Amino acid sequence: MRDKVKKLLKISELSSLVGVPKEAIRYYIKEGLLPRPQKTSKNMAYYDESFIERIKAIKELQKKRFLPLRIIKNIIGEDSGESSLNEIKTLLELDGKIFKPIDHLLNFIPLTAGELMEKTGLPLEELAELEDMEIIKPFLENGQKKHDEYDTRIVEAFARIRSSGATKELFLTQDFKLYKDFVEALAREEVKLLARRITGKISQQEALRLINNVFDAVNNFVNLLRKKLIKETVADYANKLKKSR
DNA sequence: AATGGAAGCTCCTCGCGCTG
DNA sequence: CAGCGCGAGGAGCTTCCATT
Repeated sequence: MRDKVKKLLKISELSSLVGVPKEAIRYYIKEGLLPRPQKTSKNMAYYDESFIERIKAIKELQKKRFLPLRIIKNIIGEDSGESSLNEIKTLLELDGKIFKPIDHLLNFIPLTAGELMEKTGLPLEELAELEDMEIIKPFLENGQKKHDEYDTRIVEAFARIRSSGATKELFLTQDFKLYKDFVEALAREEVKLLARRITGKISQQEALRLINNVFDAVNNFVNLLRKKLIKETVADYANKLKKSR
């Protein structure tokens, strides 16, 4: 291996290396997709090798994923490290393929809120509250709001919570935002961790198999841990109460 | 069908600064 | 001092899409 000193490039060199016109590179900088180069004088700027990977990533996201620059900026702007670009690529490869065995109802027909109410017995008012909290998110289909299979299953599960005793008199719909907030943060961290751990180590197929195999096991792990911690927390409060008397 | 606006460049001009 | 390469910045072009 040669020394890892980053080679500095002039815009013309960078341009011919990646096959993107220099004006376009400048445009990406202006739009915030690329960082500002090192300037050595008023009319001279140098670009390190990390620009090559970033520009290639921009072009790939444009050509293969048809993403607008605004979105690409959000994706690659999040963390600007070089390794995170590879992790983003890993996640893009998994996009749309993850949890295929769970989404087995390929011909699921999206439902309106009215149809969801009919199917689950949950009143429209509560459906609207779930939508306000972004626990369910309808999409537009010929100007009509429709819910996909995940929304439908979530509403079914919520209806089960209600019918099993957690009634409106005891718990507000908004009380369940607790779960959405926690699970959202958890999912974000899980995805980041997954990308970091598997990038460059296992193939896409192996990753998909791993996720499917491990998911239920982790759910069970979390379920048990949660029960244990609830039990311990109650015991903890009880102990404190005894001591204070 | 016409109009407007946004996105994503591309072209052009200007002035700076390095080299010979 | 001339010639050249360079970056900055703005005008303009093309395509797509939404609105009227």
